[in-house]
Amino acid sequence: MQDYLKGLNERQREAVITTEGPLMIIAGAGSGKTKVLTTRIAHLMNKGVDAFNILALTFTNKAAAEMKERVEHILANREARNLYIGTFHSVFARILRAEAHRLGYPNAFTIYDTDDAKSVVKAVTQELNLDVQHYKPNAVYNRISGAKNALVGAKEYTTDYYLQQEDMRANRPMIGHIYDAYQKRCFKNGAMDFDDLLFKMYELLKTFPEVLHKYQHKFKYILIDEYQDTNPAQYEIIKLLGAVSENVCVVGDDAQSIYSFRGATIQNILQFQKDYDEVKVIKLEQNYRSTQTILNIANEVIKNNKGQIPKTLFTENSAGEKIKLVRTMTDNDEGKFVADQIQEMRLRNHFKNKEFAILYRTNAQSRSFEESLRRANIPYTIYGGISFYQRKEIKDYIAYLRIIVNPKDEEALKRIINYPVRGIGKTSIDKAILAANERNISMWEVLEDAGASGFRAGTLQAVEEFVLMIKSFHSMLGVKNAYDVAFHVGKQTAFVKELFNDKSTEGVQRYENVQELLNSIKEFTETPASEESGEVGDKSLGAYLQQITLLTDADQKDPDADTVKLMTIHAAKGLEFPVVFVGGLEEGLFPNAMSINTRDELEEERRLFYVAITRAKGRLYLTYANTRYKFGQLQQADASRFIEEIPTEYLDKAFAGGGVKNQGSSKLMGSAFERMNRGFGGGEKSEKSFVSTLIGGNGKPKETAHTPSANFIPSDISKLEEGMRVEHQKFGFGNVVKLEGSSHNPVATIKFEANGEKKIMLNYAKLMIVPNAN
DNA sequence: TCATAGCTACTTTTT
DNA sequence: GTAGCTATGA
Repeated sequence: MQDYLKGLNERQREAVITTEGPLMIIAGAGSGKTKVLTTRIAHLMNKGVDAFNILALTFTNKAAAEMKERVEHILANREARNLYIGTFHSVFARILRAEAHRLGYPNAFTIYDTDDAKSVVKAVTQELNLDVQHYKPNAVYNRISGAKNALVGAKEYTTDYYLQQEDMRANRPMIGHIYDAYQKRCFKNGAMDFDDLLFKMYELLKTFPEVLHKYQHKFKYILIDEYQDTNPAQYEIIKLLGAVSENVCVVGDDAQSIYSFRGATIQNILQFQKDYDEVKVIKLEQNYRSTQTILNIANEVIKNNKGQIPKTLFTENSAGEKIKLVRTMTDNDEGKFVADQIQEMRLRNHFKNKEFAILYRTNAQSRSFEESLRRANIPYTIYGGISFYQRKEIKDYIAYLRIIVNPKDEEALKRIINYPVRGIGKTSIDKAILAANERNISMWEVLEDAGASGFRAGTLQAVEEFVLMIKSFHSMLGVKNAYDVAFHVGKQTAFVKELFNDKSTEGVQRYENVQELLNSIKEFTETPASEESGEVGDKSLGAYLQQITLLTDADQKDPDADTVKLMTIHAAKGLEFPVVFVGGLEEGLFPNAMSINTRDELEEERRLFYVAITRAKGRLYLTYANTRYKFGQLQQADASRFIEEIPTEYLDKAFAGGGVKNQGSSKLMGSAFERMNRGFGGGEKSEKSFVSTLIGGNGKPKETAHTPSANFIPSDISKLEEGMRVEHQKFGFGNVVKLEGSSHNPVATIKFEANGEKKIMLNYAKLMIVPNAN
């Protein structure tokens, strides 16, 4: 037996050596899915399959990179670099880059990110004389995206009876027309959005049999990761590609399907078995990741969902610790608790920073955790913020590069035509767009022929200079490499100089980012071709631009850095951590208020909770807060219904503090509390109440607002003493009860008249000492 | 044509 | 709390 097969259990081994024919692997959380996939690839190659004939598709670049690395490790040679491993989007983008001309797109087509796409939606909506307030670009874009993921084109959309009925009922009958106009505009701009990468790939294979034939014979072995998250478009493409060899291996877990909002459907798992005559199904049910306790509650929770593929996850790991359930007063307390716990575990148990993960439902929740960690001096990394390439200065720079590569790219053009200011204002831009639409040419072509469009003399000159500049850049493309072109652009356009001259902290940062961008382009140009991209060594600027649009925040961060990781549960899929905190387990937040309208939605939220739980190897904390800031206002929240689905025998409520006493002391009390608070919502009831005293003076849905005195000036906090009377901008007047903390990070406990006792970090809060006190 | 101040609506998850 | 838009004056 080959060495690499030795570390596998029987089922895993079977999954690896069943190389021929359709195979479906149902892989429970932590059952060694990645190990199976990578070993399988290694096994194929060991059997003599050429790396060039293997296609492996994942959902994230991170997963693809990890897979490639592990295959390389098993094989201990450089052959793995020739594998076609990547995300659906990146692999299809690469194929489309070679074939796009067949569909009438430039091969150097631009990939529009969500921002670009929404901007186009907005533009065409306005051009159709529709109200953008009513046809919200966001909503319309989502609808279009949904259609494309289901392989519904614009024409089909506008002629489909049911879709039209649906839009009529929603009082948005023109969405189909916007879709059509949007699609045409993107085509005119030589651009594809994320969904087009799938949709157009499908169209390509359907329309050109010779292309289909080519790729069917190229990809003799196909592997799909996270199969439960594929949408119909992805499904159909795989079906086409795999139709000849039928060597399609899909790996998925229906219990971890969390992307239905993006068009994914579990149906694909069921359908897979119908599409091929003999599908072998292998279930991986032994979990190697988590403790018995964690696995038990995961199983208990998921039981509440109907219609699972029957399977029982088990583990031989020890029972481990109970799950810690923690209730805090506010979201800030929640953050502080987590930071404190991390601090303690680092000291007491010598955990490293990177062994902790803080997971949450929405990105907005990162703030309170971030603040607490920063104050506690614990290094952390937040995933899912805006990516490097989304920063304004980077987008601006990239817009220049985009317009050079693809002059038809109207979004890029609009972005930089007057940045830096060169006297081509909104009026002139609108005029150019109008002319472009009338003559059915691109905006760039209008500018090239500016003399014919009746610009004012001054504007005309500015436009001509601009066109000349871009053309001079463009002429470099064939001669110089991507880095040289980019560097030249930076030198010739005034905006980099402008950034350089801005000596504010942000300005310096922005300039550094631009340097970083240039470094990244340089690195791209200098990395040997086959090293990261499989085969064709396309080192052009166009290839670079297409690649970076598909990069996410996570791809630019080092997972091994010794930092606490903060991310959404979605982003955490596929990862594991020794200690996991799941925050914000509150009704309305998790399950999210947007997703409790149907049974299906709620079940997806529950699967999300399941994913969160199963990220933990050893310790799991579930936390929630009584009150939380939303829209900058304090809001009341009940505990998540998911907490009730965990049998109490697995829970350790010792950390739940005052809040839980209240919850646990009496069922009646709890429900009265709930009833009363519901009544509280809208009205301005009396400030003191039975409830608010019960839970510590903070049971009100809103903080008592305080308008700072007209002469409010923050005082020198070093003069603060216990007993002093102070004013806080938000909390109002109060008395200092206690001073504590180190001298460089003093903390005061202040009893506010209207808002009760609060701990205030003096380095951050602004307090005014009220002079006439004591 | 352009910079700024003030207003509004938004937050679910992502390639 | 903030990005992104509108109104305003220079």
